[in-house]
Amino acid sequence: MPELPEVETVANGVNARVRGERIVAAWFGDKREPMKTAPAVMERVLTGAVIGRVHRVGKTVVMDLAREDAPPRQMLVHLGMTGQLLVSDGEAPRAKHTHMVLSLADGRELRFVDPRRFGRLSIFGMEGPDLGRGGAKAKSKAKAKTKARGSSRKPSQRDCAILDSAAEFAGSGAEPLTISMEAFRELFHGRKTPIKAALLNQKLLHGVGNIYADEALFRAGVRPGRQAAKVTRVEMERLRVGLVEVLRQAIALGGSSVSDYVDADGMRGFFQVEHRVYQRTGEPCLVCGRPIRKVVIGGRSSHFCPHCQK
DNA sequence: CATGTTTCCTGACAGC
DNA sequence: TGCTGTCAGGAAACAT
Repeated sequence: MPELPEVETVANGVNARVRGERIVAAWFGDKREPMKTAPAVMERVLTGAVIGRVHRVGKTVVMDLAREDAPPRQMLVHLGMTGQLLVSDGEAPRAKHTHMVLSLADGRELRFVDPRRFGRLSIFGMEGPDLGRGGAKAKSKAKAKTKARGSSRKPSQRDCAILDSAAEFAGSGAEPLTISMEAFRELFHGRKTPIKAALLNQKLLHGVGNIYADEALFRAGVRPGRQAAKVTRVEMERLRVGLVEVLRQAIALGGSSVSDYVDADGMRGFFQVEHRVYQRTGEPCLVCGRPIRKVVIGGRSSHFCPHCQK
């Protein structure tokens, strides 16, 4: 399942292969595509655009798009659970569950494949002359919904044809690879929720999912069920260091392939063989030899060593 | 606001 | 063999 290291690997792979290429056609699969932005808008924005930098923000792949006749925009790809973003030969057969195919000028294709359809595709950027009233229409719809609820909340991303605010896209979460120790501790200050649930909360921290939360907690010697507020300062330091370490090692090994994760070339990662607790229930702890246990926290299976983690 | 629960979706796998 | 049930989980939506 794609978390920060996997998304980083995919984004880097796509960047290296298709940056500078022009999109000559955009195809979308059945009408239940996993999209936030209307398919017609996606198609109009993508067709004719030149792909710029492709990078990662949190668990989202961000692709810069440039066009002569429109303001710069970005396509956002969230891989969800089983999403794959593949650079393929145009002649290669299409995998089942292919939801988007972008044909490139050189004959290759950028494909989005997602069996479970938890992934999301959307366009981020200002409205331009090329889009007419498409965005405005969706916005008034969102406004009506807001009115009906009698609140002044911002329309959700699902309501919008085009996301038009940087805050809406980036969210409030911090990047775990660059956050300071002080800011890291402050994220969890006073929170009664289990530390594992807090680590998974994207509004606090970007890009940490079930695998790396469990692995970081093991390296820090902290049980996943501990109340976040009760994790000591020293443990917090070990947690941040352990998290950065595990994320960096995973990026170096191309991510973890525990189900069907593959990179832009369809290659599996190798970090799964380095997992110390994740999906090792009943197997001996690599440090003390006692069996790894599994509990459910925040609706997610959480793996830990009852002896090494307090 | 903080936190907990449900929902979406398909493939893999266990058990009969 | 082929069916049924269970599980996996990111994050939006909903409930408390």
